[in-house]
Amino acid sequence: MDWTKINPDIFGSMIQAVAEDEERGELGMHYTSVPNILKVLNPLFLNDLRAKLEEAGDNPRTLLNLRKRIAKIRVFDPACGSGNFLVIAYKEMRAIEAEINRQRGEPDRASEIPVTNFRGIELRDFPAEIARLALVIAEYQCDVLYRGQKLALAEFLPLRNENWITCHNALRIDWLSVCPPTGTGVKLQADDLFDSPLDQAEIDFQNEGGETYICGNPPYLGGKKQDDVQKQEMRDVARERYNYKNLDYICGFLTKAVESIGHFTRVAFVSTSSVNQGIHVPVFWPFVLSAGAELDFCYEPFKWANNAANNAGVYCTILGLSRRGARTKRYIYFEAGRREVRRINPYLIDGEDVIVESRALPLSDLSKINTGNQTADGGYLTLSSAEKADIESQWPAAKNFLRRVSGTSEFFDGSVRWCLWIDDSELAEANSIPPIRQRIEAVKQFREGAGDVAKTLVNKPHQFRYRNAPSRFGIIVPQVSSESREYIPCGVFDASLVVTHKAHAIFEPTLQDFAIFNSRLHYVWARALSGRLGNGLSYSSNLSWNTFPVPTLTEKNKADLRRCAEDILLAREHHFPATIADLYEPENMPADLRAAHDRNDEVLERIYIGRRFKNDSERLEKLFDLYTKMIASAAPAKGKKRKAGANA
DNA sequence: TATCCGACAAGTC
DNA sequence: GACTTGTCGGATA
Repeated sequence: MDWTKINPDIFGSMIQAVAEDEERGELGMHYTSVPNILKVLNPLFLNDLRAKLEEAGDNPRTLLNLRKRIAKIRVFDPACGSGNFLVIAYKEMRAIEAEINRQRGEPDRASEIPVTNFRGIELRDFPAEIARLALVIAEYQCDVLYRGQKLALAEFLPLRNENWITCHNALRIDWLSVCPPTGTGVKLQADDLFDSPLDQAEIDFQNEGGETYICGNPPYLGGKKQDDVQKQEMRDVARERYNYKNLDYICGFLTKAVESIGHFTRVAFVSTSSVNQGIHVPVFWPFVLSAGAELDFCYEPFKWANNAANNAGVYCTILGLSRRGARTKRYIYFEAGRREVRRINPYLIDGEDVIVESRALPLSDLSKINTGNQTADGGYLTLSSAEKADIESQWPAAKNFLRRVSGTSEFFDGSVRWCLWIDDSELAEANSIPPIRQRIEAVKQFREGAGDVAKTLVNKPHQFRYRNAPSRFGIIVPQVSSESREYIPCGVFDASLVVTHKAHAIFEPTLQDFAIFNSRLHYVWARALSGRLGNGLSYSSNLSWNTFPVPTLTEKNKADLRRCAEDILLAREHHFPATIADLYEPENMPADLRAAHDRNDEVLERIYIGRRFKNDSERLEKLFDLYTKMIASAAPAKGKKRKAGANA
């Protein structure tokens, strides 16, 4: 195709077509909306340029220097798709340059910003070509806008030999070969951070002395969803510096950016919020910190949205990274603005770089917590109340094999479900009841046709994958809970209830476990450390409970906490038959229940610092502080080599 | 043996 | 359509 014969104005619709094509949602095919692109580019460098423009006033010398600076800025998107980030960056920079030229009385002046300074890597060849053309068109459009149609058309030249958009796998290529260092990049802290020795001949003198900004929205894919090829890429990028096996695919991109952080002025990606939650933090972030990078801005998680019909169901953040100490100001952005913070730790919290390791057993003097019982049953071992009644009406003996089950939703809304619970010794008797026998047979068939794990359970089709139960009573802990609640409530259950694996259970609990779990302190800790489900928190035994730091409790402390626990239980009881969901609705929490929680918080917080905490930030700060102290004297977390706060 | 996750999925209000 | 809670079992340690 001869691109020189094409009217530049049709490219807009072509680019749109590619964007729509990207909505099929395949790996790396998610079109980023302009507002989200600006969430990256504005804090990354555009705000700074605009501030400098403002400061320059009408001083021609200062304006000239700013124009020269802008002409040397290189923007690099390693997952550029059809070039949306690059085009927006180019257009915004042209707007600033045009204002400079206007102030200097040179409105017709040709732009000094080379489109070749907007570099990208894209896996698929068609979008890569579109990205290149989109930049050429953007150049034309800006010329029309700032210099007029006549000059723009006279100089329009879409046919270019330079290949500044690279069609390649970004995880398989040395980024510095696509976007060579400018010569002023700060030396890396360790030579082995490089993929390959630098070829001085590759240094691009057009950009000599300029800044390089990395940006984009790399693809996300959970560690368990990657195929063999992607796993291999992750392994090769990680190079044994961290365990890549459970990490999101975007960590590959973050690694490539971070290991060359000394050559990049600043990096900012749209990322899945998972990267700063749950297991990702202790596994991945020690590497980031040890590579000499730090977070210098971020966004609080927001729900992904663009104009597409089928929006991806993911919560995102923006991560801004630079060489440690390179910047003096750090900001956490949110929908309505931003706040300046001292520093941003890997949990995206204003605080020290404390990294909390997963633990198999509680760090503090707390009871052991278990994941609820997993079914792997194809649904045949669980029954509704109607199904239960139906069976029992014909076979009364069936009730010996039916137990009530609870996951999170049953706990919160009081709904009732049942399951078959059959000991091996009772199997013959259970099988004598036809509907039960049919269900057991159905489980067997399901497991035979399912994956490897389920296949190992084929010979026990009358049972769940796991069967844990308390001897007398236990505490049930919801696995997911909305962040809008002020607490994560947990409940007490007796031994006849089966807890499903959508909840956790403390099987031999104490009442102080109950008091501590239901505290604001524990909520704040769990919210900071747990993984997320959407924007609610996803409670994890090893990350949320086993890591929770509690000071040594005196006998009096324990007695006080037990009384608080009883008060909470009594207050809940008092509102029977209100459900837990009703009682913990933040707007409608009953006064006596709130008072019981307040007393509980008061007693517990006095144990920590002798008074109530002022706010959640203070709570979290104290908890991280105590955690650090306790971990220093405790046995290392099982199977973990890295220490907390592994930055040098 | 036990945990943790999902550019999610399926409800409910 | 915003929000809450459950998926479902494999990979991993």
